[in-house]
Amino acid sequence: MGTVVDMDHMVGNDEAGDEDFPSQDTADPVVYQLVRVDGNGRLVPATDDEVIAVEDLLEDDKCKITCTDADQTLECSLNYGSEPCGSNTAEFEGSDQPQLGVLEVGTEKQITSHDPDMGYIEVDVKHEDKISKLVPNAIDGNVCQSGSPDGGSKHLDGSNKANTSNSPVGTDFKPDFSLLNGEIHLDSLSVKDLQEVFQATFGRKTSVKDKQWLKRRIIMGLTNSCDFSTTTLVMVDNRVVKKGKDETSQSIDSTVLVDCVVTSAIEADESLTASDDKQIEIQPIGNATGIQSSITQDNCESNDTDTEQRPVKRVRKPTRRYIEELSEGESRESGAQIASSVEHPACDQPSTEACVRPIQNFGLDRRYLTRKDSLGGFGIQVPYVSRIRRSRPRENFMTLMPNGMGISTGPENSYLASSKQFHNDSRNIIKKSSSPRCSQEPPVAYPDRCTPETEKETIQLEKEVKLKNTESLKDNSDGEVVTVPTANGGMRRKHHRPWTLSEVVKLVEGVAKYGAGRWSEIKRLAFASYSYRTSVDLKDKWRNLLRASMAESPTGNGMQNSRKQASVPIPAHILSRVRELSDIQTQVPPSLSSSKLVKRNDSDKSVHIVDVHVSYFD
DNA sequence: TTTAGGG
DNA sequence: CCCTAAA
Repeated sequence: MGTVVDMDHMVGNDEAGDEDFPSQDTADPVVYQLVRVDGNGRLVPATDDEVIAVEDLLEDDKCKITCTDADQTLECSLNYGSEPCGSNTAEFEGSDQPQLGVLEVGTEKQITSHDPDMGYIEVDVKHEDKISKLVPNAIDGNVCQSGSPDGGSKHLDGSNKANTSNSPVGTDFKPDFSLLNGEIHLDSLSVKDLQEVFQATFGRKTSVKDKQWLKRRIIMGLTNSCDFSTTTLVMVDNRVVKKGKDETSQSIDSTVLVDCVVTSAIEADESLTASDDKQIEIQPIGNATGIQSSITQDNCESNDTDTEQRPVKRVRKPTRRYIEELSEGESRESGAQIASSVEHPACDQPSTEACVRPIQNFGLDRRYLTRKDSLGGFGIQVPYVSRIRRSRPRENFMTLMPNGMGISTGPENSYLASSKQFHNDSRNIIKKSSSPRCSQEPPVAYPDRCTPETEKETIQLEKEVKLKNTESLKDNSDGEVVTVPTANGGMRRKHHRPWTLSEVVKLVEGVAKYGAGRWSEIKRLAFASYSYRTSVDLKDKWRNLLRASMAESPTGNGMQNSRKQASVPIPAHILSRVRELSDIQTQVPPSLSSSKLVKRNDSDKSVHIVDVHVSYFD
């Protein structure tokens, strides 16, 4: 469904030969706009002079414009420069932009120039978009050539004329175009009427009798009159050139404008594939779906700077990144943004400048939110769905869960939870008492695998915990992450969770049972319920314990050595245990020997340890 | 992936 | 506690 406009500025040789296409376009509602390629290869609206010249060419029949088929392939061949095509061609000679093309407007187009020289331009047009949308006043209605003629003779009415006709002359004319439903029906006009309209539109008379031609010219003229052309065409390179337009716009009273277009929600889905350098996208100003076409405009001022945001360019679907950013900044931006979109003071300028109309209702499709901010005030639809957090997911989301429900593996958890109150473990208590902020998930479950011994221990541990709690370990026991004063360059202590005595005991036990170095095993078997302790943590802790024990025991009373006390004082007997274990391990690293003997030793040790604990706690 | 070690 | 080699 695209309309392809081939612009062959055939140089000398008439490539336009292709255009055997049956000339049709009879009732073609499509409006064409004359454009040209400027020195930079950009597509810009043709100047009035150019338009006139082309018109002359058309009159002279030197230029063929044909629309073929339903796809409305339009080819316009023009000879410029070297090969004079008409008397008027001369005007173009020497100009840096001899190449002219005819674009179908009123529909979404994507223009791709295959030839770097811009010899060939493809325009994809959506039929849904009719000129009407592009035409001033069209906001309310459509301009249709094919529309059922309503009234008899039609003449431009004042309003239309004001907007569209740039002709100082002919003002008297006032052909009155009856607006039926806002549509201008040219079809019903007689040749004479059309000529009048032509004059009103272009400010000059024409002798052409061909209705189709007249209609086309008129529509083109109307279209050109609008700033639309200027803003509508966008070059891929992100730059929009309006300059050529100036003349036109000056003469024209462009109260209307259409520039930046926001794609309808539906259209937003379309992916833009324009990759070609030469591609130009024309934004549909409205869509057939009936979404209110909002016309925005951009050029008000910064033509040069906004490259990407060029309104002209079809608004592209916001990238995820973009969306995310918006989401983040949303709170702060939301308020002011709207204003910003409309902010261009210049917008009000009658001539040349188009008025921006913030797009307001998009909501047809719930999938999108309209944001008026960002992107230079263009309304942009953002899929509201995707609010994706960009940053790393919170590491311990379990923290958020009440009572660490999250961590535990189901069955175990319930088991323990119900039967015993390990929850009362220090972690929990700490969490409750000390910090409002949630602590990481407290271990909930106890490993099933716990041997009777371990259970026994656990019970003891509970006691420990209670003791500790009463004692006041909690001060430093923060749930987890200490807030981060990043601004200062402050260091954030990510998360520090003091080792509780019970944990230490478990660790010691684990080491005794499984051997030092088998941290993962210990972790898995003995610390299953302590999800926040990793094997590395165990290792580190063990290392610390080892150091502590070494420092302490040799003298028999190392405590006084002013070494910084662990947050939780470790009972001497535990340290001694640690020492023992360390000795054993140094002697027979479990990891090195797979002998049963070693293991037996370990088990023996564990038992021993258990006994110790029992004695201690009991 | 786990372990060992340094920071 | 984190990070990272090394295995």
